[in-house]
Amino acid sequence: MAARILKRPYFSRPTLQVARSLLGKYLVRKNGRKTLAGRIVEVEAYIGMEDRACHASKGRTARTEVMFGPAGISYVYLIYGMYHCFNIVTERVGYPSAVLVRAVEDVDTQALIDGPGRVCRFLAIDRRLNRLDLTKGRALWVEDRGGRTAASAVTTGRRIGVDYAGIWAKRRWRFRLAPSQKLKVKSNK
DNA sequence: GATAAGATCATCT
DNA sequence: GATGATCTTATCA
Repeated sequence: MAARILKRPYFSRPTLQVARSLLGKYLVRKNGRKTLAGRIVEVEAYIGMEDRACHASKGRTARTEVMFGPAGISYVYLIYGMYHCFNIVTERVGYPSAVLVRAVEDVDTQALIDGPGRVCRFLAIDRRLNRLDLTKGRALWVEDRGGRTAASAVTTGRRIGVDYAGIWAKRRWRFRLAPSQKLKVKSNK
């Protein structure tokens, strides 16, 4: 089945729909001669100015501006002085929202890359890739390789590291693919 | 197994 | 000057 690069209409849908359907899609990074790919297995949604866990709830600033723009653009920022987090902007212009990629599975080694900081390290993502248009298929994009993801394979939960956000921290806006398939993390010693 | 602390800096007050 | 959408290592039980 031919790989298809996801375009703007895909990312322009409601954030929770985009987040859920991104599971099982492939994040592809072309860095010079090297091409790396990871199957997305965990994401979180950050939705609107009301959501106190969402950076945009602090207002429209130079940093959060990209989340107010069109869908399908990357939002990359540095956290805790040493790690990058990679997000994909969703929904319509003027409505700040994004999906954070928390974990992927390395296509080559089948290793689980667990955690947003690790995902960015694995795919060589840093702030130079902020505000990149992911629908152009240049350095970074998302592919649909035709695999089906059963709804029953998806589990939800609270978002991580946002306990300060009050009731918003309780929303089950974290989605992951249950390791039902042959996703054995540490099989041999 | 669980919990705690340190690393380190762009961004905002 | 304070604070994270984190990760690693150390320490304790």
